[in-house]
Amino acid sequence: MKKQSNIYHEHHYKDKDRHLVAVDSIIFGFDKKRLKILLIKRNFEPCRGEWSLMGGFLKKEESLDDAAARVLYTLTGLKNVYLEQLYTYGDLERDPGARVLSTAYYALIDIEKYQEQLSNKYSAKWWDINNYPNLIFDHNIMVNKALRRLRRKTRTQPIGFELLPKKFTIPQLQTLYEAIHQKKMDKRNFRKKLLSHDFLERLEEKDKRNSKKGAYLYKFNEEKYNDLVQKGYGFEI
Amino acid sequence: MKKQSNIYHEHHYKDKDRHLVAVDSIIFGFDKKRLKILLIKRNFEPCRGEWSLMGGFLKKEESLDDAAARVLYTLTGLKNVYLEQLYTYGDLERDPGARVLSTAYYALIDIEKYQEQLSNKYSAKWWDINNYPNLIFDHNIMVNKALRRLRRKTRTQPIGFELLPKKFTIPQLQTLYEAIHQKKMDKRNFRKKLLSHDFLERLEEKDKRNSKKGAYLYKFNEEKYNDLVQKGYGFEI
DNA sequence: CCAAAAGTGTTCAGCTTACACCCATGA
DNA sequence: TCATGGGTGTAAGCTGAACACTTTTGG
Repeated sequence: MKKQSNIYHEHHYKDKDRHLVAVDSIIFGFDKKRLKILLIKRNFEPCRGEWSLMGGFLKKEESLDDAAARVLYTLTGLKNVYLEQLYTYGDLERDPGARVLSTAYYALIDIEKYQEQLSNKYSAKWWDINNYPNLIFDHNIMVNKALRRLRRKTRTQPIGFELLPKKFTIPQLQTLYEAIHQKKMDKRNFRKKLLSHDFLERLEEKDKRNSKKGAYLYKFNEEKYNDLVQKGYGFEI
Repeated sequence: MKKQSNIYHEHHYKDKDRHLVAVDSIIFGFDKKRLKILLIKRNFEPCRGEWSLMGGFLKKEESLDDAAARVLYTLTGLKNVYLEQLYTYGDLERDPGARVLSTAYYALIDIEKYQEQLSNKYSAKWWDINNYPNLIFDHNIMVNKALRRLRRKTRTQPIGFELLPKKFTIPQLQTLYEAIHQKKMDKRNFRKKLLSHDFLERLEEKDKRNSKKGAYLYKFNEEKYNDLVQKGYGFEI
């Protein structure tokens, strides 16, 4: 009986098909004005020379999350980016080179903050979200899904922490929301709503890069925010 | 140069690690009263005899979606169930038997409708959502994520089409929502809100199984619903 | 002193919520 | 006839949206 169960065991793991698994990352960036995505020119066949998301293959000894981080670092030098899993694409024909599954990740980063990391020794390039080239395989579909997800998420959860510089002004934050949702918002209502939830903290510093008057800098109060989340909290912008 | 690109090609596909990939499905069921999940007793090592989600391995020649459907059919006899992808679990240690990725799917079905398909020749069993046994691996985590997703989805999208009998009464629908969200709702407000969106159509028939008076049966008007979705529409319950 | 962005309150409409009684019917 | 679940309207509070002027200061 013991013996038989071992046979069973082997049957259920050893004889199964094994698959190539890729990770592909949609990196959204914000440069204080517009929403962009980071793309790279593919340098191997098939589709060499075409534009693509940051992608690579999952290794034996790493988790999916780790693989996404490693691939991003290898291709762009970007480190410590908070990546969130989006979806796994598993159609047979999605990659013409072989049967490859792909788990897509996405992130939203502050372009300026990562500017130096993303030096020009890498061939990754920022493209405007409204004007980027056709991508290989199903990568266009991935980008669209990521955009929808980003929009949904930022309607009910504050972007910050991972996604913005530590200090930011309300007008900057509003520009970011406007870039993501592609529509103008009323600055009085925007400010009111954000400040009504208690997780923004005004500093005494001002940022005078965009105006003579200067705008107050704020930072997220992560503690207060986590408290609220605990209580099953959600806000709408 | 051509030759080199072929080497590159082989390098990028042939030499990569290959992985076991499983699909696991969280099947929510509704029996006119309470929300349940369908579980199965695992009959191979490791963890033989413990309770588990419906799971199996992805094969070479099938898509992830197809695999989820096949596995569900094999283990339960259930066919034509609309499965939605939830998340892919990729930690190294999640399955103690081997390094296995798992893409989780979930569905919500009408238990009575599938009652005959799920004959007792299968060892799957329905459990109350508030009282089910501990599951193997990370399956508890999967169920929790699926529940959260189901709740979010049903707050802004009508459950129907795939998820309910073709004909249903408003009180039945309300009971389903109450089971999913685990709270009582006001029947006047519930009815009002649902009917205000135009996608429910009242039939002349009544369902008298639950009361002497009988409740009108309704059906979804899929056309009208799709029109609304097209226009970037979302509702709240 | 003036151009340019930051900052500030109020009003109105629409939506959400709370709430109680009559109806139809089978037993 | 009565017990049971089905069906209906209204008022109050709250939330989201629209809207215009004053403040600050570098050039």
